[in-house]
Amino acid sequence: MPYCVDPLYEFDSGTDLEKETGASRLNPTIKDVAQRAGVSVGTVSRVLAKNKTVSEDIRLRVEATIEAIGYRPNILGRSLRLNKTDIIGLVVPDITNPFFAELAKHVEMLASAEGYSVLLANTHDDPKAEKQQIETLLGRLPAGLILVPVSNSLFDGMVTGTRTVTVDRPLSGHALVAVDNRRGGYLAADHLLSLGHRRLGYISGPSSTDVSAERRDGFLARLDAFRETHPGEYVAPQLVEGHFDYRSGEELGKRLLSQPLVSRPTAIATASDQQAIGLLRAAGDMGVRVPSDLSIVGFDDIPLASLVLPRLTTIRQPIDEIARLALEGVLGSHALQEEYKLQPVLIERGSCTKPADL
Amino acid sequence: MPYCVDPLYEFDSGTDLEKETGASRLNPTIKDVAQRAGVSVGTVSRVLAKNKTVSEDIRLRVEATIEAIGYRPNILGRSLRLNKTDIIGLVVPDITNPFFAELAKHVEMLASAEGYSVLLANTHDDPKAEKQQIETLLGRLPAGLILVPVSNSLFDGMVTGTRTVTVDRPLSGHALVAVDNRRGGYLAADHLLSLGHRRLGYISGPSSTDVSAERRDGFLARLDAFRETHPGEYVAPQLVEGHFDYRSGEELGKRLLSQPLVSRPTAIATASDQQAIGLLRAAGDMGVRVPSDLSIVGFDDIPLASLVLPRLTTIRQPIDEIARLALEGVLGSHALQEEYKLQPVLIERGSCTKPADL
DNA sequence: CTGTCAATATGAAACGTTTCATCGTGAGAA
DNA sequence: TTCTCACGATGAAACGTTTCATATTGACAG
Repeated sequence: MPYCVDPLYEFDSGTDLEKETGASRLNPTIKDVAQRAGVSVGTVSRVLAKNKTVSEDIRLRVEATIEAIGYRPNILGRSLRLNKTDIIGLVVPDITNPFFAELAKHVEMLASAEGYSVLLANTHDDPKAEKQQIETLLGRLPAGLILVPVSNSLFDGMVTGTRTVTVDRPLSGHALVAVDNRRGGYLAADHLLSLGHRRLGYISGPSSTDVSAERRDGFLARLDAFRETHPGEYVAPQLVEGHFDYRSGEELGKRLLSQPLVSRPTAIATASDQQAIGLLRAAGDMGVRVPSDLSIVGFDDIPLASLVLPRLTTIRQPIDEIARLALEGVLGSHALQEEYKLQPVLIERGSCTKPADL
Repeated sequence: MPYCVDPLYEFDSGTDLEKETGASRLNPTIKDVAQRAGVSVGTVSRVLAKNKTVSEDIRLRVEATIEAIGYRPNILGRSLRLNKTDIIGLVVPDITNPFFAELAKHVEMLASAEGYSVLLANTHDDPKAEKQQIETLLGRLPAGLILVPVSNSLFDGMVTGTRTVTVDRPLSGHALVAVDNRRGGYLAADHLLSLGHRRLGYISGPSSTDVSAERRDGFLARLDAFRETHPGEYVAPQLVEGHFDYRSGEELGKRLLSQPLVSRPTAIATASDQQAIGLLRAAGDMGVRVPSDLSIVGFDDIPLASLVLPRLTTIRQPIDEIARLALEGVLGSHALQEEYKLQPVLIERGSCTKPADL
């Protein structure tokens, strides 16, 4: 490929006092600036760094020169010298998952506002791929790493100097930013119980993840509490387990709904909005109307949650906050806390109502 | 921050023939390898580069040493020397849009298989932000740039040496990988007409984008053709215009559906699945049943399309192919074609049927 | 034995920064 | 006048590579 020339960088001709730099066809370097401004390279670097120890007139002259020849510092040179980059690694299981897409969007927004760029890596929920991805990412000396781990044990290569914070799922030895999942599950159960539902179903995520376990336990904890206060009224919840995706929600929903009416849950909570949307579809296929025949509460509050029919009542994760804290943790200078727990909140929309027989 | 040490890099102690390198606590460099293997730095570089001009025994010795001390080439040094990185810039309007998320996933998969990493930038459909993003991206000397442009004029800073290919939307002066949008629109109209629909609606994307115009024109072209072959039978289509997102679909859908039954379309095609899903929700809200009262065909075939209720008949974009071609264009050595047009295909699912009165 | 040539390995330069020890300079103190 | 200091600017080293012009072989032909 022929070398492509930046047309911005054209000297106005050699009329200046300073001697002309020879390299007129490549990107101007700090040397060109120095030469043209008649100062040393170090001085230019110092004005770039806004270092105080440079006199006013020289500063102005250098700045003018920079402007004139359109100099832009070469990031690679700087990074090599400083032995770190201004790149933030973001490792997610699946960028296609609306929750992670949202996370990526917020992280990217905040990062680019601070002058950082985001390197995206997908792990496809595969620990092997995750290891590989993290290793090559770390090889790029990122300023920080934001990680949604799939495996919950860290490996050798991960003992590293780059600040890492973990999002959504914990990884021993690293800071975690996540919603209080237990409370989220609790909230869902509470809402359903207070509407009068007694036969409850719960679609959980994979039991291998702590997130799933916590949400489910929170859900069950509320039921236990209810059992204390309402002896005799309680019916055991029906628990099923699957992945966080649409398809799981649909399949498990079918299973839950294909029972005789008398034992079929009147309300189901799920561990993700995607599951809830899958469940919605299962209900539709089976002629079960939502919310009149079945109440549903999701988890996450992805954008789609308010667009499905009916709109989904769900437990919102404050994803912007999560992104902010994660980035702050990774870039901030203060020591990392071990855990940043955020409070989920119940968003009431149209997928829940009182049970039919009340 | 205290300097963090990689525990992998611990010499087994100084029993070797070669003199011990002093720098035992930092990441090993090519110099350490050279010293320990008793060869020159250049030689190590050559074995790394799989250069033929290195003898078998030396090659083995160097490789053993690399293995032994856990040497990993420093990407920054290499990049600085070569004046380019192995990073691919991916600039999308909105990573939250399932179509772009899917694109990102595929690009990332393919890129990382080739040893490249993906730098993600969001433009939020804002030309100003796009310019900014592209500029900083370009400053990182990416191996290539995959761009879904929002503004359709290129700016000064974009005249660049890095290979750029444009996806989905054209940008003058750059290669474009996209589906044949015109044909997509054509296919949608064709399907609806052949089912017997005569009162058709079309929800298009913003008319400022070529993509929207092409899809719409394709749709209209099929209608024109129909008019030729079926004189007298034809009723003018109802066109409305909005954004590609859910909300637009919902709003415009409401508008289209709130007409008296006699003039209300019996079928509506949209320019995106998101619009179609929004439309689905509008129909639900207004008691219009799909597909019995209204047939809908979307565009894109995002994963969600097969999960909504009813499942969405849509025009599929072969997104994996798009990603492959884009990446190939950016990384490949051969000259770029000006345009790679892919064929969309109609995916029949449950959102279309014959009109009620037939 | 000498000259040539191919095959390998070497050393140094270069990529564009930042930083640090050093050097000039002029002002104020002795 | 000379010494000391603070201030500002300089020059060179260093970051970790790759590459290219040399240097060192050994073999083989003349």
